[in-house]
Amino acid sequence: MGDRDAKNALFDQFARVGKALASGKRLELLDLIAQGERTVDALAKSAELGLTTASAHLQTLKQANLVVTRREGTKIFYRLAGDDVAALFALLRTVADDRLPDVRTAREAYLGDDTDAVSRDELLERVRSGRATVIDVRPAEEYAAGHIPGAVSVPLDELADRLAELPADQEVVAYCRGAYCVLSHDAVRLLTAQGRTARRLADGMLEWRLAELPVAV
Amino acid sequence: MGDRDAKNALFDQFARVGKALASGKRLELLDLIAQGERTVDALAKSAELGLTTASAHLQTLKQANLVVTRREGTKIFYRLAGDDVAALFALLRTVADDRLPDVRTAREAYLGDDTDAVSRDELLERVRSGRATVIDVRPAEEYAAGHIPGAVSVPLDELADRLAELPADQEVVAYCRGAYCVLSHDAVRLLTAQGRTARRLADGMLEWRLAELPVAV
DNA sequence: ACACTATTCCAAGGATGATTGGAGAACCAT
DNA sequence: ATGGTTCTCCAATCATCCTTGGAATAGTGT
Repeated sequence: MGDRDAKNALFDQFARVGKALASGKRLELLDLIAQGERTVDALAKSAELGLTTASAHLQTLKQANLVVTRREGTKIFYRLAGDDVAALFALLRTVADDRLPDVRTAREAYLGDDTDAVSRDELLERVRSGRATVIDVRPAEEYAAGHIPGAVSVPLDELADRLAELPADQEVVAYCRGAYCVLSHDAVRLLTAQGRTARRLADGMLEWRLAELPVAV
Repeated sequence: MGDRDAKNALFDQFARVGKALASGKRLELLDLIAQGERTVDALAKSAELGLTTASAHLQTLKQANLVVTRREGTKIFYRLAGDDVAALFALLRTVADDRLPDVRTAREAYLGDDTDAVSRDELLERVRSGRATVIDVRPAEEYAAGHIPGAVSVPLDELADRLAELPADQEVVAYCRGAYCVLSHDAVRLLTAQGRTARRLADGMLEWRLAELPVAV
């Protein structure tokens, strides 16, 4: 066996990435950042964290080089360092979901009943044939940072007030951030309660990007 | 935004997997376990850890369901819970290597000069055309748990004494555990010092399995 | 220069994790 | 049963991380 100190040093370096992924708060921040660049303040509010707490977590993500920053005036925008980081994040969640029974129960508690979902291929096919209206129920800024071509931005907040914009005789497909985002679940429940035919995309923008499907801006 | 407690609970569950990957020691244990099932004692010795320390780390890996155990008499064997875990582990290392400059320096310090390596495709092609002898320089037990078809087991320990077995007029390709395993580097250095023509596979058994290439047992 | 905004840095408390030795549990052999 | 082997559990110490408020920094606007 080679040099023990050098080996420890190498594996400790790998562990830096693991450590960055070892906090639920940081994973939630990554989930938000994966949707597009955001300021510290916006991230803190979205994740319901104190500003300094959010900043500290963002620093650890930054020190692991999973995110990079850009300054614009007094604001600092955080974004993912690359698609490989998004892939790692997505795989972590998939492995956790497949391996840990507690993830499944926590997921069901958070997202609610798992209404039957549409796959990415089905969504593409429905859009092409004009059989469905696709709505992006994320906040408008995330839609602006990139969305599924042909999708209309209807943030969940505004959905109840904007029902009239959606054709009543056509199926609505809602999507949001990713496989564990609650927005599309809430949207489908709201639409169904209003008598509309609505389903959700099985995952969301994160997985859409990773599948290298076209993204509109 | 939905139920904050439920959302925190979900992301904390994801973080359980991150926490399991947040220690260099545990990553080293995973690296070993990925080669095939091993007992606690064997893992502790290979990773140069105290028995109780190794056991404690293995417990955290087990509680994250990244590894599973099997009892055989007084011995307990640990193995990976699935290929997805190996894929996550490999991706973590790739991301770390691509993103963290310190990983590159630590890697070079541990592995030594990066001799030019052979890709998996090149190796397959050389074996088919009989232009190379492939040697597996991992410990014999790891070879026994699965190896590249056609490879000969020559553990690094025995390599110096078994030079005569290797054809002097043919190129030797050495491989070991994975992209960050030192054994094949040492083997190539030893063989080159003996005047042989030797190269190493760019990665190793971990990546070979993940590429779903044939594995012999 | 001065006030103002956005963010990071610093320090301190509490919480969580790592390591170790020794006791305990599961199993096998005699 | 007894003793031996292998591993886990427990308890204690030490180190590291999380969180928070307040101070410091970088930039903008007047």
